[in-house]
Amino acid sequence: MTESTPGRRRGDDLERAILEATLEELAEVGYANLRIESVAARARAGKASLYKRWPSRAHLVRAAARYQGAKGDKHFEPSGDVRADLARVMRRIAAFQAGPDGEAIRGFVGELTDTPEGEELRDQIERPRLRVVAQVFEAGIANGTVRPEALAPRIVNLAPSLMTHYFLTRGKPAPPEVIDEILDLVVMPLITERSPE
Amino acid sequence: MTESTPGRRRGDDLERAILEATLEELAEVGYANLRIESVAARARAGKASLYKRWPSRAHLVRAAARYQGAKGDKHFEPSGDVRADLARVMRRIAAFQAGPDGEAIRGFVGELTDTPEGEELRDQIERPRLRVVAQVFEAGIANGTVRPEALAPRIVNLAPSLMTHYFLTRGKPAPPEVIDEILDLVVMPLITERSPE
DNA sequence: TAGATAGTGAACGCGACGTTCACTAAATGC
DNA sequence: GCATTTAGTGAACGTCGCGTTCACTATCTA
Repeated sequence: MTESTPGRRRGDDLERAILEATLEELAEVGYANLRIESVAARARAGKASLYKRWPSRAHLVRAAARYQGAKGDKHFEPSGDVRADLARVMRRIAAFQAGPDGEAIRGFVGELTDTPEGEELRDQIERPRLRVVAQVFEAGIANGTVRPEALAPRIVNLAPSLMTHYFLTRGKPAPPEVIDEILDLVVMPLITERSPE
Repeated sequence: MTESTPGRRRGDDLERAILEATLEELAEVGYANLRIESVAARARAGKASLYKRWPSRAHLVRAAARYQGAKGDKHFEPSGDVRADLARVMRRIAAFQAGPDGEAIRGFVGELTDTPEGEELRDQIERPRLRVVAQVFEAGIANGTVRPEALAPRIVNLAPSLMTHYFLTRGKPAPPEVIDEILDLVVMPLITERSPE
């Protein structure tokens, strides 16, 4: 739902309307079935206005994802209970994947070769996640429940990577049982201080 | 390179030629840019012959991947050195991803929603990998270097999943350094018998 | 050797792409 | 407040690949 009969919009106003329309369309029909003309129609804009701004569907969708990302930059407060915190983070990732951004990401994989463009996009999505997971780990290190070595990027990345892998290969985000299993069988054993047996 | 002027092929002969052409085309232009007409041209076949056999590009490509898979069903003999064996398996996965099958897989992700079709395809790719990794683990369990709990599917799946994740998100298979890091920081610590410190 | 079967290649309508253009609404300057 | 510039609209256009159809022909079978 955008505004109602605002005459003729221009500039940022119009741009926002188009990006919103893109997100809605993405959520409804998915990346593969996204038609530029549908986005234009939904935004009540001319196709030319879209092409003036973005050269291709991929660019448009990436802009929309970025736009969306800028909105939901919520803070995360680690509780110190590492397992519970990670579960929260992972559920948040699942929710993100269930929305239009998830569709966008899946779409990109198809066209993503080894370009700087792709790297930029990946960083943009990964970096905030890594920061959050690292925070959680740090809280755990502080209270002695997590090994300091867990801060290695590959390990910090592990839970998010597995979430993404599930999402990309199954077409839907990991359900709670899977999240639990990932935590109990993989992540927690790796990061917790080895209890002297 | 297919055969030379075999008059007019039919049946399995023709089918093989088309699948070969699909694989070549896939390797050259990738899934996203695969044109049915190019495949037909390369196979010196009519489009109708393709559509008679496979209803869509996705089906054609899946058939080609299966065809290819049927060729390279090599046996794997675990040496007992778990780390070395896993490294070999992972390098093999990387090589697989670098070829036309990799392109095919990436392509499917875009259209893969939560359907039985998708599940079938995933199984087809995952199952052999899991068998191999499980064999490696079993050899390790037998000689006491691997914990029996490592046979949990989620853990057996771990290395292949991370390979796939890298491939899908970077557009190219994981290089050797990444494989080493995955092994040393993630997989090996998780599966090896905890040494009493 | 005749009939049945299977492949060819050209043509078709379709839908979406990405572009262009005459027209018009909003912003700007005087 | 009127004239000019800037930006968006919407319809039309050529192009491309899709998936289908059809008249023709090569191969197989009996």
